Amino acid sequence: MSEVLYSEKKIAIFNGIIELMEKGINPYSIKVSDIARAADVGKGTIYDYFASKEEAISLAILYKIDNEVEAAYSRIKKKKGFKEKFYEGLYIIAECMDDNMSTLRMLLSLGGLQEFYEYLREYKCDLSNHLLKIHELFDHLLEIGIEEGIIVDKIGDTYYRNMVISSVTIGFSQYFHQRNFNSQVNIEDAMEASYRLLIKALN
Amino acid sequence: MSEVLYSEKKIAIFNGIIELMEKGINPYSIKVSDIARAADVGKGTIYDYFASKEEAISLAILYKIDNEVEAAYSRIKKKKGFKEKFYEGLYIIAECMDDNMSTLRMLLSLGGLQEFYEYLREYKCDLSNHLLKIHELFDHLLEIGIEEGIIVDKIGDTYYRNMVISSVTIGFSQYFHQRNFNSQVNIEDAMEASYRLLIKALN
Amino acid sequence: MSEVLYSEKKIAIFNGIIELMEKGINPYSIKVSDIARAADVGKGTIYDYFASKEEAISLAILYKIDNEVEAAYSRIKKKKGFKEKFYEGLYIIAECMDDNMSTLRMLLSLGGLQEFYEYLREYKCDLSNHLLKIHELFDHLLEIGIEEGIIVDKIGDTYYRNMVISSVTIGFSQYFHQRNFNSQVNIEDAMEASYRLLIKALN
Amino acid sequence: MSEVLYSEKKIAIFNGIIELMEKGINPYSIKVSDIARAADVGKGTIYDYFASKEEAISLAILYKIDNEVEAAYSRIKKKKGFKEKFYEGLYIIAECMDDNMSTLRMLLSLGGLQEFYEYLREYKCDLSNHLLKIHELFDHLLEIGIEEGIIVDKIGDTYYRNMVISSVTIGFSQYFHQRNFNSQVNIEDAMEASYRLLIKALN
DNA sequence: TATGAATGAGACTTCATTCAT
DNA sequence: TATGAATGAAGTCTCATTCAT
Repeated sequence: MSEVLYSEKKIAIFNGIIELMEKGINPYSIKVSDIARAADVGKGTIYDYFASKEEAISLAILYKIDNEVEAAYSRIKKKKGFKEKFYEGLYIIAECMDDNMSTLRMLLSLGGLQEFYEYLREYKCDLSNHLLKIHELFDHLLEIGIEEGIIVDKIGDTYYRNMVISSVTIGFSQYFHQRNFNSQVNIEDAMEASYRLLIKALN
Repeated sequence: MSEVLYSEKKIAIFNGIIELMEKGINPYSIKVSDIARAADVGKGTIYDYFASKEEAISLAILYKIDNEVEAAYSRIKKKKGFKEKFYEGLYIIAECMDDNMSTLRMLLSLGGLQEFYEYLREYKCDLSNHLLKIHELFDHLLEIGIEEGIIVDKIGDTYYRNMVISSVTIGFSQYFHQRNFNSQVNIEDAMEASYRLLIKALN
Repeated sequence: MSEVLYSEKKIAIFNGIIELMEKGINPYSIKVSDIARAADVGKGTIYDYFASKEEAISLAILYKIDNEVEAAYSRIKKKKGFKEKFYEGLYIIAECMDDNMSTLRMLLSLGGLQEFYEYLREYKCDLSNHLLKIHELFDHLLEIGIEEGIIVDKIGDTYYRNMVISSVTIGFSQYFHQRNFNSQVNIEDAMEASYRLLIKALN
Repeated sequence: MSEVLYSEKKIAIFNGIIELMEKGINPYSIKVSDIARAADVGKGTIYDYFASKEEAISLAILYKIDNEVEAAYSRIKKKKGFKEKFYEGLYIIAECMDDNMSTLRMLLSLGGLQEFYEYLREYKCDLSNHLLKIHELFDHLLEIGIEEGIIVDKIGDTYYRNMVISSVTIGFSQYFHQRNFNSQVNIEDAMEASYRLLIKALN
């Protein structure tokens, strides 16, 4: 989808930026010269494709989110069964947490990307598309759960059901950030606990 | 607690920084001259009390979190009854969300302050104290719930119970960030939904 | 004359540069990419024909002056009669003033092209050829005036006579630059005044 | 006049810029680091006093013109007698021509400072004040000439009289720019010739 | 102790020039 | 021959930090 929207050079620059962020460099601390080195292009080239450093970084973040949401979507759709789909979601989150880039995490948890990188405020509509996609996934998951008789139909209202899924999901992602404090719990137990919460909540 | 640790001047500078952040200025975008103006001191004075801008901002963030956690702690302790305490917690979150500063939110949701402001990495120990305090609150809440017979004793393990409270809490805070998308739900309904989830999860 | 010296492509580039200058763009502010666009050639092509941007602009300026001096020369030669020739000169100046390019003006008034565009310093000899041509015109005008008995033969020395013509000419060109301040005078009156000065000076 | 308008630091920066221009550096070729070195201040200091390099240079040019016009005014006023005043004017021009900075020259000759340095366009009003001052000088000179009976009262209209003085003046300044071509004429002869033209024109 | 004028390192960005096509 | 994508040197400007007062 985005692959057709962006030229090869733009994508090379995006990948350079993403690489830097995955190395743990904060978007505010990224220098144009870092990007040029990471993307293996001249500094000037970046300005042939983007109006400013901020635009390049903002679009790189959106590009990454786009890809990740897209990938998450198809991975989850591919899985069969409510539990399998939910676990796949948690695995995706676990993988995202392990790279240093916090985009998907922040998107999932807070809708707070704009605060993370203020220049993203200009791209609000792009972000809402991602949220829509995520809510589509939520609906899909609920449908399967009902079909399989694992969760009760029409429990609570739409807000309740969406809130449950996003709460459980973020709650799980927290585990990763407090691994040092929760050292006695392993990832499988954490997943099981989250699944248990989900089932209780939707019955 | 912190009041005795910090001189009056340091606190004036902290307040200047906090004021800027509550105005919506990203910590990375704060200039020393902004701080000096907001705190009504000379630029040089800041360097009489802090080694660098980053130190000043990092300590200001910790100072604010410290105060907020402390205040949250005593507000919740003061309330009587499980439901009242939980609702007080949600009210506190609602208030925090409405100021522009995302520190408490990020602390609660992601343990991800370091990524929010990379210079905080040097102060990890300070952050764990805050997490301890929060877990103390969680324990306190659970205890009261059990006493009142609202929730079942020894449901799941410690990890499960803590995960439940933090998931529900963050799930609620999400509401605020997606208010535009959830426009049909008002805050009271959102609180009620979160309470319902909590009860289900702990029974 | 210059038409045979320069290839078609070079002339296209010259015309592009001249067009830019007539639009009011200062030679120091002209970019190679502007020239390429205006001349409708690739940027690289400019370097196939000129060693540097400065050379291209300098030669374009000289090319324009060359053409203008040449054109002025033949227009004035073509006219019959002292007064007619002088008025034709003033008309030419008026036309030059109305385009945004100040080359002829500066050539006439100050010999100060080098200061206008410092890179022209390397082309001093080219400029003196133009000055020679202009002095030829002055001599021609004086000759006709004497023949017609309008001005006195051998009044003052060569310096005086040339100085008179160039003073009167530049004095007229000033009118154009201070049109806002001299709004009560129209161009015909200004011409008449200049002619009156010329006659007095040479009798 | 300007001395009270500008802080010492601003004047130091102006003098640095003027020094550079008198060395023959074109305003378009002046670098901020050149100014800093010439004014013996840090690069940043320039931006404490001016919004941009262009502002600094533009105001420096106006400052210089202001001072020069003021100085010329008082030097000419101080002289007694029509011829002495006129010669003083020519001496001033001669001195101006000998420094490399062409501001006064361009002001006198073309009103064309804006074209010399395009950024001056924003300061047009300042320039008209200088032109007013110059016309005051012209009026003063004419008055004295009439009083002394050297020139005829009410010869021509205002335009004619002003045009005469400015034509003669610029005509003289040309001498300096074509000294190489007029090598046989010395400055005294050039002055005498210009005076002769002036007298003829105004009788 | 407190200040803010001054600094200059280092950031972003532009654009003349090159060179593979 | 002609091009324009790519480059990186060099420019402008910002801002954390210092230090004389």
